[in-house]
Amino acid sequence: MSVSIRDVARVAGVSVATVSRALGNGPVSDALRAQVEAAVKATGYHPNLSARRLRSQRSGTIGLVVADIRNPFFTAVAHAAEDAAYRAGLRLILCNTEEDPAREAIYLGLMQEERVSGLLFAPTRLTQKELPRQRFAYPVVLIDRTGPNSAHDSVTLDNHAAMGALIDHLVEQGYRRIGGLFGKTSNTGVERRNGYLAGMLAHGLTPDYREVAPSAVAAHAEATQWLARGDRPEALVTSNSLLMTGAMKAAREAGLRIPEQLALAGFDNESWTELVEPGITVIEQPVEEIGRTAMNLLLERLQNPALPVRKLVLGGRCIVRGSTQARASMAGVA
Amino acid sequence: MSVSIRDVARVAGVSVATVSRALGNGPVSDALRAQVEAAVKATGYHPNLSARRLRSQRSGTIGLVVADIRNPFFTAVAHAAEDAAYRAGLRLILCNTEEDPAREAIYLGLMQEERVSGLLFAPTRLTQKELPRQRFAYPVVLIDRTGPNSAHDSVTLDNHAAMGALIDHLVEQGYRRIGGLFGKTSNTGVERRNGYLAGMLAHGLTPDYREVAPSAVAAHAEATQWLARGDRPEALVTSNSLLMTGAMKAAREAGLRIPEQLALAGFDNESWTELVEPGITVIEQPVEEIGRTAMNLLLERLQNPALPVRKLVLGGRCIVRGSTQARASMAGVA
DNA sequence: CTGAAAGCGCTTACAG
DNA sequence: CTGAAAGCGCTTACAG
Repeated sequence: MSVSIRDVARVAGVSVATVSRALGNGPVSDALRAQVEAAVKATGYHPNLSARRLRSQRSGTIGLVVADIRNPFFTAVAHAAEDAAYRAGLRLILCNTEEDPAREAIYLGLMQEERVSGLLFAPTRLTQKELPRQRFAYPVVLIDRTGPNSAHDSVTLDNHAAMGALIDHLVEQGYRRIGGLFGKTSNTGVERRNGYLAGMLAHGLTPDYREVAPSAVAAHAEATQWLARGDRPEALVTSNSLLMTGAMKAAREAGLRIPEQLALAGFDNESWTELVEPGITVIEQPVEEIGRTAMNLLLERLQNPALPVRKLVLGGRCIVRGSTQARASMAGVA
Repeated sequence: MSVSIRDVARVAGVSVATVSRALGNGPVSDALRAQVEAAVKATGYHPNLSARRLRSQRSGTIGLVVADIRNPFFTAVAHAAEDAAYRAGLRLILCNTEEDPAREAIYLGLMQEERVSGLLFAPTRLTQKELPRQRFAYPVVLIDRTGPNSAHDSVTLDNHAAMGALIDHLVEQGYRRIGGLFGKTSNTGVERRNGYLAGMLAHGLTPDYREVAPSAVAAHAEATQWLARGDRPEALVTSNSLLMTGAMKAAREAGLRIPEQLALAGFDNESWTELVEPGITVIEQPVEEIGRTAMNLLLERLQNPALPVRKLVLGGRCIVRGSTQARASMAGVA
């Protein structure tokens, strides 16, 4: 069927062991190495990775299990992580859990079956709570989502502070009735909600929030209903860009002028948040750095398993745009 | 180290062969099957996929090699393909070529080393031209990008017709000076450009187009320069959503009112194209169907290698929004 | 530096 | 239905 290392050895007139060494930078004389390389070219040989992995007991593979690759945050993180893996000579296996704990369990098992060297994981809230009771055959670095009692390395945003900054900004702009729309399947959503609650409390304001599935569709449905009420908020913060898409669509359909009738602020500096009018005020996450750093933490852990648990918390950057500046511009005019 | 099938056999008091059969739906008595299942649970056994693949000579894996996972089109296609693979009990390996032929060659080799059962591939123009001269150890289904002399199954959009529809629409709205911004690394960009040229010719109009790398950054740079010229177009079509993002940003920065001073139309019905004001007129691609259908073509090909080459061409749907309706609304008012 | 041989963890004819 | 044995394609001590 497929050409194997034996075929190469025969063509090169050397032993299988020598071919293996020549391919793996082992100690081989220049003469034999040249013969092997010629034979590889002549036969079109490609090593069988399954055999190599089985024999060497090294998969050279990292798993990346995220909630939803269609969320641009995860797309960007995955891209950065793959780049880092590629540079380190490792392969990356990407899996989508769709925020479903059952699928998470399946994929975690699959990672074990693939004998991955390590795992980057953005768990749902349910699974994350179970993490301390789970045993993993490989080191795990949590991305975007962790918890206080987690014993795993992690790279997350300072969600509490970031949401606090958004609330402070809105209050400074004169908004008081600030509503929140949060994803309910991740601890990130919870942390951002807590930051919202703390911020509202600090300013002596009454919280008013909803928790939904982290999708544009769910946010759209919830916001449509909410914005139709007499007591609708004058400003709305969301915990990710998918929710913002849904909320903004609902606002448009309700005929609400932004920011005069409804201010909007959220997370992730997607291109479109700058293109809509007014632009959306967002917390920009260092997405590339999150992916790259997570991979680095994992590689270091693989090098040295005795390392203490490291939880890296990165700061977001608040980008103020027109969607939160109704009052300020009015104040400026007055 | 890790628990193997031998450990399970020992615990269950049966042979290794029986464990293997019990796990693989082979003929095993109910009694022994129960013993095996108990032993699997007791030991926490997970089969080693490398060993299984090596021995069975079946990888149970499909490769998906795309240009850029950050392009929402590919994100959506990948999502649909993974879903279809998952349903068929297959794994999906996802790779990003970054539109780089060198990386494509590397990943094609990697697919061979992984002994994938088949490949879904969106090649660059360069690589696509070489396809007829290449030998593959696995069946290949081209996604989004193919060519007239391709001997591979494919699922693509009717790019020529879709772009034609866009031009017809613009002309109907009264636009004459219609510029085009096309990605130059893919045959899809070429086909859309050809559709543009044919459309302009059919209406007796003079084409004016630029070809750029398929990224928002490249489009932004090109459009910024273009739109500053005295002979800038009154309407601009782009060949994908990344280019649209860059073009629209440039238009905004140039202070051009859309659609009065510049009409815009392009591809891919991303959420944000509806949220900007005015909304962007786009060709919606059946992204889910493209991914799902490509996987189905591949599965059928695996079942029956003798099947004739099948090139599936899907139609796009033109969604008209405000970005192309300056003249019409004026006409309507007049 | 080089080769013969063992063995990674499975599956699958082959007997019974 | 069940087990003993061969072997998938590699890598890696072990000798020399």
